[in-house]
Amino acid sequence: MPATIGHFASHDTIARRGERPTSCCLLLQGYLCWMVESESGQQITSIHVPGDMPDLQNLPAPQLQYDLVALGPVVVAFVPHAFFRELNASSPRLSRALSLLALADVSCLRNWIFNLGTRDALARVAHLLCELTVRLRVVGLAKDFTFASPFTQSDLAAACAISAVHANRTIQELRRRSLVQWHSKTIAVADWAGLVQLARFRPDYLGLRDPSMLDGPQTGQFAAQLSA
Amino acid sequence: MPATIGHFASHDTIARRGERPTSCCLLLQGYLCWMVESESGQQITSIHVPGDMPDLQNLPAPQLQYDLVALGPVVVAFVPHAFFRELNASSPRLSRALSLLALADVSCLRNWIFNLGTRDALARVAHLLCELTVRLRVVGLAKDFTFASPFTQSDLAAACAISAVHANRTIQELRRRSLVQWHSKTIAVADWAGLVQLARFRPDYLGLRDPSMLDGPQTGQFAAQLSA
DNA sequence: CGCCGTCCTTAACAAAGGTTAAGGACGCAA
DNA sequence: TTGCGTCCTTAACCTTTGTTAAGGACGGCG
Repeated sequence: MPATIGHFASHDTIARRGERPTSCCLLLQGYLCWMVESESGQQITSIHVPGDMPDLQNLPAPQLQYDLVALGPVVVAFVPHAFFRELNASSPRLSRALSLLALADVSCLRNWIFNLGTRDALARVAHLLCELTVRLRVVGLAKDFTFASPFTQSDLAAACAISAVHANRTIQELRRRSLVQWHSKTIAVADWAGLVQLARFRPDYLGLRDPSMLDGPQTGQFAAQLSA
Repeated sequence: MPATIGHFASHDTIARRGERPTSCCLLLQGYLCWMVESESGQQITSIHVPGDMPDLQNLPAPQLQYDLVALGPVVVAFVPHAFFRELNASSPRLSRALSLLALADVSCLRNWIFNLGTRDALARVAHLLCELTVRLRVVGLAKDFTFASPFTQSDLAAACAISAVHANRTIQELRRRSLVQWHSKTIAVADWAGLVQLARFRPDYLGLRDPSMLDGPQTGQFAAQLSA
């Protein structure tokens, strides 16, 4: 796969609204988000983890509609559009797989709308953490329910549509309830079952095939004991 | 195009979460929406107008993730999946056109998130009305900035993530400011420029090619006078 | 080593919107 | 015609969240 590697710092813009890029972006390390901005404010509409290709669907687009922004330091591989066009033409199987990826993204977006629309700030943040945890576990980056979090509290606020001050209050409350620890750019989910319950997290929408990522650490140990 | 016609009443569910439909749904008359529901509440994540195919992207999906619901009485045409599969295989041009449609839907979803996340209730409702107006004008269903609105105030609330009571307050305020009239299942935008300004409506995200739908009625009359 | 900028934290206050409740309009069906 | 159900409307009250402001921690850079 032909690719060019790129490094970016936190809050760098990898691709900007109005641009007409000639390659897609495969996220290797760190987090990316789609950011929508105007006078009314700024809003993160999705967060991407290593392994994702956030702008794959934009391949046929005349131009980008929104900004692709780094959350924390990031390493990406740029893959020329031509590569995917040929892939699409040559293999119906892969073409279908890419459609399924796109569909999963849409499902996430609708769920994100649901999250903003129906939950209060505490459950909203909890839900975002649940989603991040599961998606990171799928790619092996949160094996013990602990993962890197270069996000600022303002980033969290922009994702959950709350003010930065209230984001702080909310995190404090999650800490107070012993649900998560969040220190020195690391998040540790201390009580997975509790977090899931608070967020009413139902991971169907992620379209996972292997549901073992949803088990808590206790369950895992229990299973280990069973098989021993 | 092989199709079966179906009629539905308001709040009927055309396709349900978990189902595995074998045809796509072309909306002929009325409005459809994608509804996300759980114990935390219910949330409309997009609204579709005649000419749309809301579940086109779900073609490769193993099963539906959300509910497709009628807002007001509705007429749809069900087109077998096989038809689109052949279309995709036979014509790269049409295949690309369908990708672009899907991309426009994603853009709308991100904008919907932005709407919920950054605007207060009044601007949020105003923005939804702006989007509806433009999309209906594109298909010739709001020529004089007037269009059918079988929506209940609870529907509006579910779309804008506000309570039904506050939806009522908000509509009253739009009326008081002489921006819209909303009587007997008909909405008339009385002050298009004012509504656009209140909502900070920037229609780029809809990906329109013909921007004339964005002109207000006054501009239209002015242009008519010029050419006369 | 010290400065500066970014980020986190806290408090007091203000505003937006949710909840509950109750009455009224309207249309449909018996 | 009457009755019932859905929808709209309004009011009072309360909760959540936003805003502003100020201080403190921390890290990078000169």
